[in-house]
This record gives sequence, C-alpha cells and structure tokens, in this order.
Amino acid sequence: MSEGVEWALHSCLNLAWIGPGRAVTAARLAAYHELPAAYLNKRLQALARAGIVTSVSGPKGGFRLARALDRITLMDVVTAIEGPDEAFRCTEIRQQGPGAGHPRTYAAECAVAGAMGRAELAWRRELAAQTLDDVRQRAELQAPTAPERLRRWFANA
Amino acid sequence: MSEGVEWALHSCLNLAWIGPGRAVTAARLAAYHELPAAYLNKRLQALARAGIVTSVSGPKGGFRLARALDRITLMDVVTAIEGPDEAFRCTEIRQQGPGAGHPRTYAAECAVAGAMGRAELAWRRELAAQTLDDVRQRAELQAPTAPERLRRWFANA
DNA sequence: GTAGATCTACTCGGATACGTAGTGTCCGAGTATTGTCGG
DNA sequence: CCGACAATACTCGGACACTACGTATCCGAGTAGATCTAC
Repeated sequence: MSEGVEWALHSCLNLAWIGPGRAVTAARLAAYHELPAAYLNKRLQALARAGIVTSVSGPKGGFRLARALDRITLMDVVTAIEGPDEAFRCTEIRQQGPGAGHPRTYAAECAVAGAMGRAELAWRRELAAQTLDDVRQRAELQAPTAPERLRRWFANA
Repeated sequence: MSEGVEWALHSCLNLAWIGPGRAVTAARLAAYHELPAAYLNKRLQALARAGIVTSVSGPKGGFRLARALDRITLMDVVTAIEGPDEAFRCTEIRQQGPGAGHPRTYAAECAVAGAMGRAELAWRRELAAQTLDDVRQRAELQAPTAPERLRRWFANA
C-alpha cells in the first residue's frame, strides 16, 4: 500500500485539530512531520479531487477539510489515494490456453476471484465502518496534550 | 497485489484436480493457462519454501501438493507469495518533526496504524477462514466438467 | 481621503525526472532414466 | 542372463536483465492582498 495513505490520514487529523477557521498550506502540513512538501501537496490534490478537502490558491490559501471528521471514513481516504481498483484483480487466466472451455462456462464469476473478493470486501467494510473521528478520539485518549501542542505550533508564524 | 497470487491459487487447484499420483512440472502448469513458465516456476518455489507444495528435481520431477486442499488457506498462499509484511506499514511520522512530543507519549500504538490494522486483520481473518477446498467446491459447482477436461489434458503427453 | 487599477507575492495544479519493486528470463545444480559393459 | 556403472536428459533453484509504478521535484496558472495613482 502506498505511503501517501498514512500521510493523508495524519494530515486530515491535523487539519481537524487546527480547526476550520483558516486554510493550511501543504508546505506547513509537511513541515510538521518533516515530509517532502511538494509530494504531500500532490497527495492533498487527490483528497481535493475526492471532495475530502477543499483547496484555495493564492496568499492565505491552502487546504481545509470539506466536511466534519465523522463524515469521512478510512475507506474514503484510501480510495482517494490508492484509487478505486481492487487490490486483487482477476485476469481470468482460467479462460486462457488449453484449459479454456465453452465461453458459456464462464458466465459465473471465477471462484478464486470470488474468494479473494470476499476477503477484500471484509477489509473495505472495516475501513468504511471507521470514521476519522473515531481515530481522532482514540488518538486524543492516548496523547491528550498533542492537539494543543499542534495548535500552538501552527499558530506560530 | 502481485499477479503471482492468482497464478499460485489456480496452480494449487490444478494440482489437486490432477491428483496426488504424480508430480507436475512448472512448464506444464504454465502451458495450461499460457503463463510464462520460468516465472511461474519462481512463484512455485515460493510455495515450496512455505511448505504448501513439495518439489522434486530431475525427470518425472515437478511439484505436488504438500497437503490436502482443506488444510491450505488462502492466507497461506497469499503470505507465501506476498510475504509476511502488512500492506499498511506505519512509519511513525507522528514522531517526526516539530510535532514530536515526549517519547513516553508514543508508548501506545499510533491510532492511525491501529485503525488500518483492524481493517487488515479483518482481511486476513477472511483469508484464513477460507480453504482452497472451499474454492474448489464452488468452482466445481460452476463448471462441473472442468476437472475432467483438465485431467484429460494433463494425461496427454 | 477614497476608489480604482495595477503590481506583487504566494499557493495550488499538473507536467517532468528518479528510484525501487515487481516482472520476466537465463543458466547451473541435482536426480531418475537409459544404455552399456562386465561377470 | 543379470547386476552395476556411467552417460544422459530433464527439472528445479537461484542469479541476472527489463519494465512499470510509486516517489520526488519543479515550474506555470491563478488569486488575494498591498501599493500606487488619480480624482
């Protein structure tokens, strides 16, 4: 899985902690975790295309959350970064070569693909069941002082 | 996800349908689905290292299943091909840069990693819950004539 | 003093290189078969 | 005729190239604010 997913998730949480008052630039978000700024910007663009964050150009521009954390699921973020394709994609090798039978035989889904698809469905269900707000709550339980420290840092300069 | 997973799963099913009587060469298994023989061989080696199939060299050599299909889970095959690493790996960016606080703060697992880990656990559970025999049964229901056709083809030459 | 236009500085957005991991291929190590030789 | 031995052909196993995607970067398009000018 792409490393950008982790960056996107943390950036969304950071945006929420900063508050909806103002937009935050990609460079500033990147600096907070020492990430390559231009590359994080690229990923934030993906979030913008997916409607998870909104972006404005120019001075005082930057990114901000498009909606509340409890209306953003992990699935939304993963899909925005990784794309909509399934991890396991069936190439229908059962229909290739001497093993291929009547085309009518292959009306039903490949049993292998079906089994892998069930597992991936379980993954996606779990991702869709968890919102970023759930993650935020757990994070605040673990490190109650982190949000305030973050706000302090982003307020400076 | 690697394409070799699909090849490995189908190859295991094919080995089961052929029967435990004799070993089958990678070249023959590859030809049945028009796959690159040398590359499939490489993947079958991974299955052999994982103890899913056994391999013998020389004439009349080849691969055969190391145990019955109902004792091989999808998880076994995926782990053998893809490796044991998790898809989402936390790089602990929360500890990098100005955002880092006291090291003691990070005793607990990263909330983001935890959430992603729960989803991946659901995926792995589903993979471990399904055996190749389950897949075989569904495949035979969909295409009852396929196994016999396969045996016929592998018997020739 | 104020309104308007212009100019500037700053940010996102997409087009452009680089690196690594997956994909594909090749040749050597090892073994069962087969043919041959000796008893 | 039978057994042992050597030659042989065939297969797995790992080492060696190629390709594609993810990673990283840079410069242009667009905008909000500041500055300057004219009234």
